[in-house]
Amino acid sequence: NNLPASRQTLTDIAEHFEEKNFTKSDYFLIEGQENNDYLFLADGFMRAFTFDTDGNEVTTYFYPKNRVVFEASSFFTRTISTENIQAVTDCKGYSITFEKLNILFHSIPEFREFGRLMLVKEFSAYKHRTLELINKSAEERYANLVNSNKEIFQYAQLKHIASYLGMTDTSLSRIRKEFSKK
Amino acid sequence: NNLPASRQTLTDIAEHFEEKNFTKSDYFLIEGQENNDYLFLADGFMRAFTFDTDGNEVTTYFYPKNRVVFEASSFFTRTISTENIQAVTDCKGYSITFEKLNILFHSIPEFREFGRLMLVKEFSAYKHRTLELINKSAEERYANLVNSNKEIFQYAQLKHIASYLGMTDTSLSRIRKEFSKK
DNA sequence: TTCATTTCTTGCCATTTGGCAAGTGCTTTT
DNA sequence: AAAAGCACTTGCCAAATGGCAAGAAATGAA
Repeated sequence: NNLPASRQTLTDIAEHFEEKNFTKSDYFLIEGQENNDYLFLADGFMRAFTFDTDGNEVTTYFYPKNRVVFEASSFFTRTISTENIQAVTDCKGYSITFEKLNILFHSIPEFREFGRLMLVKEFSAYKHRTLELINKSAEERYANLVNSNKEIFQYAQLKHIASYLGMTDTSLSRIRKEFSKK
Repeated sequence: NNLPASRQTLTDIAEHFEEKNFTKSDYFLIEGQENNDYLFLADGFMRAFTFDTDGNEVTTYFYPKNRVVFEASSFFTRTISTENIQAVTDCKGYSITFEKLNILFHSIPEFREFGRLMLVKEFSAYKHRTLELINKSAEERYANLVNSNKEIFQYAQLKHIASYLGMTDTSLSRIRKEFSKK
């Protein structure tokens, strides 16, 4: 608990969230729709994906538990989403609507800061991933993900991990074979 | 002028900015330092770059005029930057410090919204670029950049554009040759 | 359990992209 | 103007990754 807020403030915030449950393969967000909910994922695992111009599915993000799940662009600019977010396992979370969240943002500066930090942190992680795509080999990207994010391999399908890593499932399979030898 | 703010508010905001000038190849931000200024680039062209773990320079962003220049992660979380931001041409801009900007954010909700939108928009652009790296060929990425961002080719060096596009300068050169034939 | 479906692996070969080094041309310095 | 430096191009070949299709393994349904 290193939030810069009092227990009372946290309670005030928590009151506005409502419990939401998802069963495996339910959608939290479907492309073409507006992302109206901001979800704290208490338990389970989700992934975001989109389709490229050739119709191929690309996984863009994985959400482990205790993280916030939403598509920043659609949520904050009130536009339709180009991404889908789907439950990979059964999930439990607590969600709040855009309107309510905005009221909280306006009235509780610490929470506003918290929201901004979430966004910046996610952005930063994205930058890091982009950099890896540019100058790390497929094998290095795999190694880094294994070392930094083991839980992904626990829940996600390999083909989804492959597109997240920017390689084909065939290549991922071969790379894993190499690694298992060592 | 589609800002959701009155002329008076805009004047209030503008008062807190101070003019800054950069001559070609000056640095706005150097890695290892904290990004303390938020800069509105009125004229000129800048680029952001970083070094990968093998010591290769990678251009991560281009800033045309009339855009905001800063490294979100370092600026908002008050940590040292891993990126450099350098003037590609002579530049003129208006900057404000983190402290002052925060005061404005706290006191002017519309400006706060504006700041959030800038961040979200940049994030969104980054996502798009990452997606291209994953499933577009080097040639398609080049074509898209030429069509959407001609001004980059007007100011930036080809080797910087190459690393931004996630390819070597050799490949970019070959791709450009192909294109010139058509 | 058995059958059907989906996921993952593997072999073979094609394509894309990179590495290096030499060469060309432009720009800056002296 | 000559020399030096930098940016860019190009030829040759190597390495990385992909495409496809068949098979193996795992999962889910009946």
